[in-house]
Amino acid sequence: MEDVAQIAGVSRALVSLVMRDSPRVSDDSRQRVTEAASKLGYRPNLMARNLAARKTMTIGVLLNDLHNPWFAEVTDGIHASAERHGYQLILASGRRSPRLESRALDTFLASRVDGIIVAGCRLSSARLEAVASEVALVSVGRAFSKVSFGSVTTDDAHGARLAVEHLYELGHRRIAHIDGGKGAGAAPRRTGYLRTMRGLGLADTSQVITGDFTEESGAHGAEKLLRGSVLPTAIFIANDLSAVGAIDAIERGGLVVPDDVAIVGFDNTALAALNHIGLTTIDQPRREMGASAANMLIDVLNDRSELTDVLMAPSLVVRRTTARARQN
Amino acid sequence: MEDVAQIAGVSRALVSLVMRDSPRVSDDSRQRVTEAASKLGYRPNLMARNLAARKTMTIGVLLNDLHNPWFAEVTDGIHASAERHGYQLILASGRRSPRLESRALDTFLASRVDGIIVAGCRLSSARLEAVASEVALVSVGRAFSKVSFGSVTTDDAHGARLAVEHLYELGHRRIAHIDGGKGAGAAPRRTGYLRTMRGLGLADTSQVITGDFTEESGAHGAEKLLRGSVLPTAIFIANDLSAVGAIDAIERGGLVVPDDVAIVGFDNTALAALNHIGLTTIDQPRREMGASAANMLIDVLNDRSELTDVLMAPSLVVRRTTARARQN
DNA sequence: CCTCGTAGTTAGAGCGCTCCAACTCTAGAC
DNA sequence: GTCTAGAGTTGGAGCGCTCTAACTACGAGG
Repeated sequence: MEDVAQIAGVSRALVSLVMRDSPRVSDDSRQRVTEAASKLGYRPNLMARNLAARKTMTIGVLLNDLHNPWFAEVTDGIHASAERHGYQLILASGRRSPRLESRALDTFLASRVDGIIVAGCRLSSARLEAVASEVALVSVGRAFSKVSFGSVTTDDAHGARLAVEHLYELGHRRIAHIDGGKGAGAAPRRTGYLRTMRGLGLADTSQVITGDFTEESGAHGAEKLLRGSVLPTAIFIANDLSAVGAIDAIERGGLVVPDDVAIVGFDNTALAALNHIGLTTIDQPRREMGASAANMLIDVLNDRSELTDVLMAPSLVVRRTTARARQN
Repeated sequence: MEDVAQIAGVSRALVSLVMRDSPRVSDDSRQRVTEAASKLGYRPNLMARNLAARKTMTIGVLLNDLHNPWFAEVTDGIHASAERHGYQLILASGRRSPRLESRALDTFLASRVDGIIVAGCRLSSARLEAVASEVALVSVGRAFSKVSFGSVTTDDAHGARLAVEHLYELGHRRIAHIDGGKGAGAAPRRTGYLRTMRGLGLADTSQVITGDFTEESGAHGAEKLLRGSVLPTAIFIANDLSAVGAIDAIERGGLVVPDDVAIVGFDNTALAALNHIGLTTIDQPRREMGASAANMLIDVLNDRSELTDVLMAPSLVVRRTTARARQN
C-alpha cells in the first residue's frame, strides 16, 4: 500500500479510500492510484482490512449436508440476498456430524463473521444459543421455541394438509402416510396428516408407517402396506426420496402408480421433477427461505429489525403420480 | 488477550503460546491461562493471528455448482485430507457463472488463502494461470495442458472405452453415443467412444448425437435415434442425467430398456443408484479425486513436491439398464 | 563456587489496513 | 481583499495477534 501511494504520489490513507470506493476522492487521484495499484499487482489484504475496520461484511453459512440439493437451493437464496447488500458468504459443511458443525461454528466465531445462518442444523438449542449470544444467528429449516435467534421454516403441517386434501379431492379415502421418523420436519408433517384426516372424517382409515427419509424406508413402508389386508388407494410420504423408494416397491409388487396407488411426496426436489419419475409433491420455497433468512439477518445487523420466526407457505405441485381414485 | 494475561498473571506472549498449543509452556501456566481465557470467554481473533503469522492454514475451494452431487463428494475428499493436515477449508460456489467464479477467486486471494482448489471450474486457462501465479492451485475434474497448476481428473477416454466394451461383450454392435457437447470431460469421452468403436471394427456403425449434459438433451438425442432408419441396440450417454432423459424418451416411444435398447451413463451419481432407475454407468472415484487434489496441494505448500497432473481410473458399474443383445 | 545449558517467560516491533482529527487548497460570498 | 465552506488530502494511532531475541531461574557439571 505504501508503495502504491508512493508511485501514485499520494498518501497511504488516500490509497485506502480509493480501494474502498470512497466518493470523497477526486477522479484524478483515483485514476492515478488505480493505475499504480494494477501496475504493482496490489490487492488489499482482507484480514488487515477487517481487523482494522472491526467488521468483516461476511456471513457464515453452515450447511448440514452438501449432498442434499435442498441446501443448494437455500444457499442460492442466501447468496442472492447477501450479494445485493454487499455481504460476502463463507460456507462450511457440517457433513451431517454435530461435531463438525460445532467446530465450523467455532471457526466462524474466530473469524469474526458479522452473522451466521445455519441450515438444517443438527446442533442442540443450547449450543446454538451460546453461539447466538456472540453473534446474530438465523436457523433455516428447523424451528426452535423461544430462543435468542431467528428462524425461517416451512409450515410442514400445512404442507401435509395440502397433500391429503389433494388426494381427498381426487376421491381417495384410504390414505396412508409413511413418515420421516425423528428427522427434521417429520413430526409436524405427521401431525398435519393425522389432523387433516380427522377433519375429513377419515380418522379410522388413517395409518402411519414409520420411515426415516431414505429411499429404503420408503420401499419398506410401501411393502408393509402392500402386505396389509386393506390396501390404501393413496400414500402421502414424508419426502421425495422415500416416495421414489415406495413407487419402486409398488411397481415391483405388480401395481401401477397412480392407477392402483396414488403417491404424494414432500420437498419438490429435482428428483421429483425428473420426467421419468414425475412425482406429485409439496414444494417448499427454498430459495425464498434462504433469501428471507439472509434478509432478516442483514436487517438485524443494521439495526433495522429484530430476529423473528418466519413460517413459509408450502404449495402443491401436481405431476403424474396422483390421479382420480377408481371406484372400488 | 491482555486481560487474559493479566488474570492469569503472565505475559501476553505466553497467552499466545498457550493458544497455539506450544509445547514450551509449563503445565501450570497453561492451566492458569486456559482458565482465565474461558472465564473471560476469550477466543483468539483469526484475522489478527493470520495477519501476524503471515499464513492462514486455509485452502479456498471453489465449487462450480452446489446442485450437482458430484461436487459434494469431491469436497468430502478434500475435507478429509485437509482436516488430517490441519488445514481449514473455505468454500465458495460459482453457481455456474464464470463471473461469480472469478469473483470468488478474487476473494480467496484477498483473504490470502494458502492454496486454492477449483472443482469443475469453467474459467479460462489464462485466468486460472494468473491466479496460480499468486498462490498454489489445483484443478479437479478438468485438465489443462502445460500450465502452472496441478490437476486431478478421471481418464474419461478410458471410461468411455469401458462402457463401449461392456456393451460389445453383451453382443451389441450398433452402439450410439449422446455426448456432452462442450461440457467438461465431454470431448475425451466422445473421442474415447469413437476410438474404441474403431478398435472393435465398428467404425461404420458408430454415431454421435450432440447433447449438453442435461436431461432434455438426453431425451432429444434418444428421440432423434428413434426416428432413424436403423435403431441402435445400445446407447452410451455422456452423463447420468442425460441418460435418465434418454430412458424416459425411449420408454415413451414404446420401447423397453434394456431389452430393446441398452443404456450406459457416466458419473455414477446418486441418481444412477436409485432403484427406480438402476442405471449402468461409469464411476469416477470422486472422493479420492478430492483427497488427491488436497494432498497434492498441501505437499506443495510444504515444499514436499511439485504440482502435477493426476489421472484417476474410472470403473464400470453394472445395474439394470444393460442386458445381452437380442438376436436381430 | 562459578559457569553452562535448558526450560520457561517476556518486551517490543511489526503484520497491512482503517479511521479520526487536522490540515491545505480552492472558489464563491461579501 | 478577506472570510468561509467544503472538497480533498494527510499523518498517526490503533486493530489483536505472532515472532524474535533476550532475559531469568535453576539444577548439573567442572
